[in-house]
This record gives sequence, structure tokens and C-alpha cells, in this order.
Amino acid sequence: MAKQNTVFKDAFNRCLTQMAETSALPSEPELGQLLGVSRTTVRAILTRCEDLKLISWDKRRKTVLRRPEPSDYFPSEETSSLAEIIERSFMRRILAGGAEPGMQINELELAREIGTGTTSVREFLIRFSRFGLIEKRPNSHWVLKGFTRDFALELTEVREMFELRSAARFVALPEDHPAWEELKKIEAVHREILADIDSRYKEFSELDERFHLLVHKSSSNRFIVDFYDIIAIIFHYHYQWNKANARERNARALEEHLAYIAALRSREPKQVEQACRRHLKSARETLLQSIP
Amino acid sequence: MAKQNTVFKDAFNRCLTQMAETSALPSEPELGQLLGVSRTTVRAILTRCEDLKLISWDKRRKTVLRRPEPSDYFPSEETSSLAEIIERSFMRRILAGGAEPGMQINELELAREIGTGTTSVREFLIRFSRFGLIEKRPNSHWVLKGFTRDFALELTEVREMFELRSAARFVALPEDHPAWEELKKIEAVHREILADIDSRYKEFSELDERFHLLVHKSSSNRFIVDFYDIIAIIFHYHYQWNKANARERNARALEEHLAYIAALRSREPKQVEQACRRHLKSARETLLQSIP
DNA sequence: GATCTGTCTATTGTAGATAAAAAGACAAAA
DNA sequence: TTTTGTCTTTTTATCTACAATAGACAGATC
Repeated sequence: MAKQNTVFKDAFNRCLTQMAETSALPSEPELGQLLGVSRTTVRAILTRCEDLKLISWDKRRKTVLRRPEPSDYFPSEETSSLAEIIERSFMRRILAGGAEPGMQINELELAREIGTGTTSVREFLIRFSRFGLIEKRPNSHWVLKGFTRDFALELTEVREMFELRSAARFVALPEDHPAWEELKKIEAVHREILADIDSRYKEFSELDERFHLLVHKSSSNRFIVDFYDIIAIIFHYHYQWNKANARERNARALEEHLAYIAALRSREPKQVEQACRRHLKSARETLLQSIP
Repeated sequence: MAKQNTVFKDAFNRCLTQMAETSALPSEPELGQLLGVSRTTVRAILTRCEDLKLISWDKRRKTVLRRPEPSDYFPSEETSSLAEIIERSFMRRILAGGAEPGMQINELELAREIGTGTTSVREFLIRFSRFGLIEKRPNSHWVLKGFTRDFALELTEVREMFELRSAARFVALPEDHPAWEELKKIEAVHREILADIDSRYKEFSELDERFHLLVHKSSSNRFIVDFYDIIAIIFHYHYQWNKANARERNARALEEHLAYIAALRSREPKQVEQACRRHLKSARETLLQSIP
């Protein structure tokens, strides 16, 4: 096959979820906007809905005939893009499995294991190389540099520089900047999770990313914002992998975030710096502890 | 063709240059080491030398029969790798030619213009995207963000953070660290060029990169060192493109470098910071002046 | 015994082909 | 004015094939 129609399948599934809530479907261009796909794909989705007798579709009149059932959805394995599949598969190998620094990475072998062509693997490796975990020997293999202690220290060093600078910018944002509103919402979610920490502590990972990304974005610097991708991906997989004491760690981080948020809202540069440093220090320690 | 044999051609040319100096050729593995290629390529080179009656080759006995002539070399257009060709071609378009921010980039069109396959262009764009000048819309085109004033300001902001930190680390390097020796050599070249500035001012660009990379490397942080790639490529093409007052600008920068080097050698953190800031400030101004 | 050479295999770099998706044109309908 | 039906055209994502290059191993040579 030349191209998987995962865009279609994924958008179709999301459309069914929408349909479960509202009974009327908007116009084609509007639906395209909502699902983030082109009209061509929207029409393919509508056609399939009609075939499955989920809707009746006559020009502008789109009526939902019945609630979508689980069997109407495409299985979730079929909806992730190849890039996502490769990323997950690769990260599992290098973070969880015994992947020694210095190990050679073979494009063909990797492609075979994942079950794709070499081109996709190759493009993934090129994109991934900016994270500093692998390196290319031209005309030859890739070398795994590994998720080592050095890597973590170098990563956090830059992170700290960038986040301190971004936080300092944050307090200078004008009163009516949307970031303040978002910060309020994030704070509320923090309190909700903390109130029910035993059952909701797993939600921290996602919230953590949302909060720090907000801070980084206030730098208005594409290099700083882009760098956050590296932190996000490392912490994302790291949370999945290292679950020891997750509840305690997350509770502590939530408290630190609240102090940090309060400092931001006080708009006192000194307090912000202090709270930011404290949190970053413990984040670094957590990361380091998980490395042998 | 499936793969260009530029590695062979380039290594062949370099081998001829070597042969012009020494009359005896080392063993195959040694030659491979010297030229940075595998034995397979070395043997291909030797075979061609034999065919051209440049050497006689019988197992270990390799005798140079005659001096290589200009016509023996491959023309230089054939020795640059596809990636280099694409890079030059692309940079010319976006830095020199009328490339408006927001413009769409078309892989197929670009490939046709450069005369390569789409795969190589695509891989180039992926690699290049980390420089923040272009951005991908998934399932759709690339967008040129352009070499704008904002870009230059964001780039220099990060550069200044990184270089100040690296310079501070530099003064803490142990006395016997090879960087001190390299710094001495770089200083000497500065003085040589300054003494003959009218005819040698063009050599500044390369020296500039060598000096700043040395400083950045003392950070021992892969993210800081990798970031220098962005600065290097931008300044590299920028020097080629904007030649107004090149002599004066370079002379001034050389003087600033000398002050900066003296500060580093003094190992006085305060002086280093001052000299570094002064130079980075004028580098930033130079870059900004060239943007409309 | 160490290094070098002849030979062979494995892997990468690149081109070219093909299906999915986007993009869009334009007239007719709402 | 916006939406739809019906197209056609472009463009991307991905696969496959093949030459260049790297690398391995056994036997030859010093």
C-alpha cells in the first residue's frame, strides 16, 4: 500500500464521538474545520456513515438515524499514523528494553520489526535525532547514545535556563493576555486532582506538560518553545516507564506547581524565580533517580 | 541512478592531492583511515588510479608512476553530496531570492528544480526544519516562516544565553585542557588576518565559526553545541549574501574577538562576561541590519 | 603473530511508482 | 451568501528496487 488512510479512519472515529452527543451534523466545510481534515475526507466520512445507516444524508439535510455502536468504530490500532507507531515502538526499545549506549541501530531491521518500509523509519530517525539520543554515522548506521545520566543533566541544564527566562517573561505579560486565564484553569485542575489524589494522580503527567508548555510559550521564542518538545517526550515516556512512588512524586510536584503558580500570579520576579528553581530542582532529582 | 558515487569521487580527488606530495601509498586500511572511507571505496580508488596509469598496483606494492594532472581529477561539481547541493540551492532561494514568509514549499517542485528525487528533498526539509525557518503542515505542504527580524531576534536571544554560559565554563577549564592550545592558535590567526586585512578579510567567516564553536563546546552540553549548527548555517549564508562593508565589519569583529580572547585568557569571569556581551551585541546588530 | 588482501554480504542513499488526501474550480441549489 | 455535487489536479506518504558504500572473514604475506 502506498499510503494508509489513517487520517480518514481517525477522523471518522472522532466524528462518531461527536455524533453521539449532538443529533445534527453541520455543513461539510464546518465539519472539516472541526475534524481538521479537508472536504474530500469529510465527504468520505459522510458516505461511510450513510452506508452504515448511521445517518440519512440528502444535501444539507443530515439526520442521525441511530446512535453509533462500538462496532461502528475503526479499531484503534488502525487509527494511529505510522509515525506514532514507530515512535512508540522505538521509545519502548530504548527506554524500557536493554538498550546499551553505543549500540548500533539498523534501519532495515527496525523496519522489519515494526512492519513498515525503510523510508518511514529513516524519516523518523532523522526527526528523532534532534532529541540528542541518537547520532548518524554518514553512509553507515545510527548510534544510540542512550538515555544516560549525562543526557539528563544536559537536558535539565538547558531546561532550567529556558524556563527561568520564560517565567520571568510571564510576569510581564499584560493583564488581559489569555495566558492568565489559562493559568487560572490549570490551577483549578491542580486543586481538583490534589483533592482526589489517590485515584487521579495519573492525570499529572498530562497536566504537567500543559503547565510547563504555557510557561515556555510566554518566551515568544520558537527555539525555546521547540525545545520543550524534547522535555515533553522524555518526561512523557519516563512517566510511563518509571512508576515507582508515582503517587507521592506527583503529589509533591502538584504542591510545587501550586506554589509556582501563586508566585506567577503575584507577579513578583524574585518569588517566581525562587519557586521555579525549587520545582525544577526536584524535577531534575526525580529524573536522575530513575537512571541506573 | 540509485546512489551517486560522490563519496568515491571526492575521496579519489583527495587521494590524488595526497599522491602529489608523497610517492608511496600506504596500505588499504591505512588509506581508508586517512581519507575517511571504507576499504571498498579505497579499492575502487586504487583500481581507477591503475586504469589511469597513475600507479602500478600489485597487492602490497603500490608505486606512483606519474604526477596526477588536473584532468585526472573529477570536476568539483560532481564531488558534493546531494544533501549539500540541496542545502545550497534551498538557502539561495530563501535568503537571496524573493521568498516571502508564508510561502508554500512544494516537495515535488523543489525536487524537479534541483534535479533530484523527492525522497532526498523531503529528508532535507525534515532535517532543516529544526532551524525554525520552515514548518510542516501534516498531510499538506511546508510553510516558509522566513528569515525575518523576529527570527533573528529569537536566534540571538538563545545564542546569547548559551554563549555567556559557555564562556563562563571556559574560564573554569583546567590549565592543560586542549581548548587553551586551540585558543592560542585561533588568536594567532586573528592577528595574521588583521595584519593583512585588506586582502584577507574574507577568511573571517570561517575563523568566526571556529572560534565560537570552541567556546560553545566548553559547555559540554550537546544541546548547546548542537544549537551552534543553527547559528553557523545562518551566519555562513548570511556572509555570502550580504557583502556590504564586509571589510569594516570583519575588522571590527576581529578586534572584538581579540578582546574576548584576552578576557578568556585572563580567566576573570567579569571581564569575560563584559567582552562576550559586547561582541554578541554588535554581532546581533550586524545581523539585524541585513534584514529589510 | 600481526597486518594486509581477496572476496563476499549487509546496509544505506536515492530514484521512481502508487494510493490517500488535500486543494480547488465551478455551476447549481438552498 | 453559503453549501453542495461533481469534477480534475496537485501533493504528500509510503513502498520497492538497486547501486554505492561499509564491514566481516578467511587466507595470504610480512
